[in-house]
Amino acid sequence: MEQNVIDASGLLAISTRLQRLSDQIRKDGLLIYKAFGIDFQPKWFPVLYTLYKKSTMNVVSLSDEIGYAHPSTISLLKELEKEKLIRSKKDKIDTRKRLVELTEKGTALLSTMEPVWDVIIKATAEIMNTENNLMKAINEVEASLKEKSFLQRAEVYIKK
Amino acid sequence: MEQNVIDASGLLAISTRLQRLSDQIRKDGLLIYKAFGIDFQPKWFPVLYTLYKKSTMNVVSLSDEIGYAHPSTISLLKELEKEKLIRSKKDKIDTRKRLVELTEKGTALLSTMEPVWDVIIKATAEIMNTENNLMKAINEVEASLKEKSFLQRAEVYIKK
DNA sequence: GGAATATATGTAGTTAACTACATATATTTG
DNA sequence: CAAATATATGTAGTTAACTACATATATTCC
Repeated sequence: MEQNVIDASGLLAISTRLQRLSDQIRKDGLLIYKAFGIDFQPKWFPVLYTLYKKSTMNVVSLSDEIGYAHPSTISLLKELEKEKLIRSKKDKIDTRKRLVELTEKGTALLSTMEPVWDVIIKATAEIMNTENNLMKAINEVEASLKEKSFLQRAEVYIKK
Repeated sequence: MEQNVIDASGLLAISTRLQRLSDQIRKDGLLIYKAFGIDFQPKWFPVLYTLYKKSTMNVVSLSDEIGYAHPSTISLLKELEKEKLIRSKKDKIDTRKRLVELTEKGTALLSTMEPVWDVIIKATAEIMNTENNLMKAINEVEASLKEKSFLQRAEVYIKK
């Protein structure tokens, strides 16, 4: 999209650019795991990594932790269960809860992945090491939106 | 997602954050148009704005201009045609081409939108006016990826 | 301690982008 | 100038997130 379109559309243009970059980044992630001969889908990462670190979690806490709506987590868990990378059991105290954990296969996979993370972290650092840091910029924008929403800011100008 | 997860997952975490921010931004856009009493979906913007500026375009050029794959553009055009905001005609020279333009209704809508853009631009500037500029950061990251892809960068570390 | 409320999980359907494929028309080239 | 290639449009199906709703179990509070 051209610069003048970005100026006029403002939000939407940025949103589109963010999405495109996000897609690009995700595809690259898949390629790196492939280069290491690891059969793994990047979208599985948040769930698997969280279970690797915290051993056992129920669906909602896991969703909160990775920042997805719970139905998204459920559908990831379904896939991962089919791949035999995780398993579930009932919480004996609160029987509404389904507790999820890595299987031995899951733990083994995460171990083979550890060295790849290092490569990813280094390559990411390289790319992010620009004048305006993307991660920091995202944090700052999120913070400024939290402080005062876009709509609230716009309303000030509308009233004028 | 927690900071340590971001560190380890690198790419994916950033991708997820970008997507979330993008969603947030899109929803806010809708609210602002609503506040002005304009019945309009933000996703229509790129197509309508481009046609407003360039008057007539065929499907592929339009897709390139707004940065979407052509089937996405076609489905937007279908909606806009149903809303009677655009119309199509055949290119008499190259009959493969479908030329798209705004209807009178479409042009009228865009005119009522012009003052809103100003508000959006101002509110956007306010939000983006942080230490690390998000737009610039995106540009820089895209540029550094273009120069050397993520995978190429990762390969250097793999070989070590 | 039972009724009202809150929480946890799950299902169904939506959305907005994508890729892969199919077809029609133009353009290039041997 | 016909065959091969390229371009333009369109359709079908996929993906990965979402919201809205349904149901079961816990918790709270008259």
